[in-house]
Amino acid sequence: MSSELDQLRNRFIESGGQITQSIGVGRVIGQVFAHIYFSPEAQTLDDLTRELSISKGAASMSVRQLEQWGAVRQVWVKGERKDYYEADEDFGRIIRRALLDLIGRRMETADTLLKDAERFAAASRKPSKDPEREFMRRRIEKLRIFRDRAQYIWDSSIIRLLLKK
Amino acid sequence: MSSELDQLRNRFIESGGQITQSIGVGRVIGQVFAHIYFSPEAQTLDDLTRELSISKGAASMSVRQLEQWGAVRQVWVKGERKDYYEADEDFGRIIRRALLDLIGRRMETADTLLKDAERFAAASRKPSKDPEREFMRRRIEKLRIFRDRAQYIWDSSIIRLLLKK
DNA sequence: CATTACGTTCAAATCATATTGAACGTATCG
DNA sequence: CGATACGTTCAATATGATTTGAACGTAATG
Repeated sequence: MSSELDQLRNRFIESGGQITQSIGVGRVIGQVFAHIYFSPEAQTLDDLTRELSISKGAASMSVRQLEQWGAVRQVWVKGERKDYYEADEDFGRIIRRALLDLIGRRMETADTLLKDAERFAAASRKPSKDPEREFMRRRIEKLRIFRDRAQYIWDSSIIRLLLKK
Repeated sequence: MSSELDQLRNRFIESGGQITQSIGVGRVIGQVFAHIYFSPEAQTLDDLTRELSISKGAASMSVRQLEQWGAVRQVWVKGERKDYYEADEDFGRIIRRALLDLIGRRMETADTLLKDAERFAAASRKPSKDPEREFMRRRIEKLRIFRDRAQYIWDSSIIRLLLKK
């Protein structure tokens, strides 16, 4: 067996685990994707538990999450009962979906808060007499400006560039 | 006391904590920044431990991290022994520095691995006879393409747009 | 229809990480 | 010069997230 090749694959698996770990979606997800991505044959949950030494539950859950992001897809293997998975190659689409999922919700929450804050700021109309209120109003304003720019960048570049092709 | 105002501030603090928590740099950092950002007066470590109910250690460490990112700066208050901190308003610069710090290192690591992989792939020159090697070579190639695009986006838009003014 | 082979779920155990706080070094004060 | 007021560090602990695995439902098999 080309042990050199296996070694490389293992480094990718380890690395994938570190990456997903560090962005807060758990190590196993990255390992599972790397394993499937670098496997010429579609993989079963059993393969995953064996090759990565993870539990059945972990395999099932991580594969489902990856499926949600379109990172892996289920494929038919005739005459087989098990589910087989293979990796999507289009990283752009994968990352985009994952980011949308991970960041989207957060942005929404932040927006709600900011809306409330602005309602509050508006109530204490333009140059308020209370200096603390006035200070707060200014800070909220700055926040809004930043938020809008972030939104603009998000909309214009990341998605479009990562998506195309 | 304008309890309505305090309430709003607290929501921002909570929200800030959630955000930094979710990007994996700890809840306290976000709370501390939000607190300082929404305080008209410069704040001491003592203020932080009191207002946020965190330990002296946590206050010290989070402030130092925030300083590193340029999110807060120390200011002189004459006749005072304590260190006073106030927030920078330029979110663009803050985020940029934080991202550079957080993502930069990771990209480096990934690069090392990819370089190794390509060295390996190059060894098994162009269309290899071993189908497994050939498969591996193709996958590494795809990875490289994605990585370069990510680099391009990173260099061209995010930093520039978030940074300016 | 009983048995086996799966995939899924979720409470419990495990593990990683953030947080605490006592101990320490240094600067200021009286 | 003590004594006090700080900020910092880091081992111990608490917290919270991940992972396990037994129990379960369902579909295929003989």
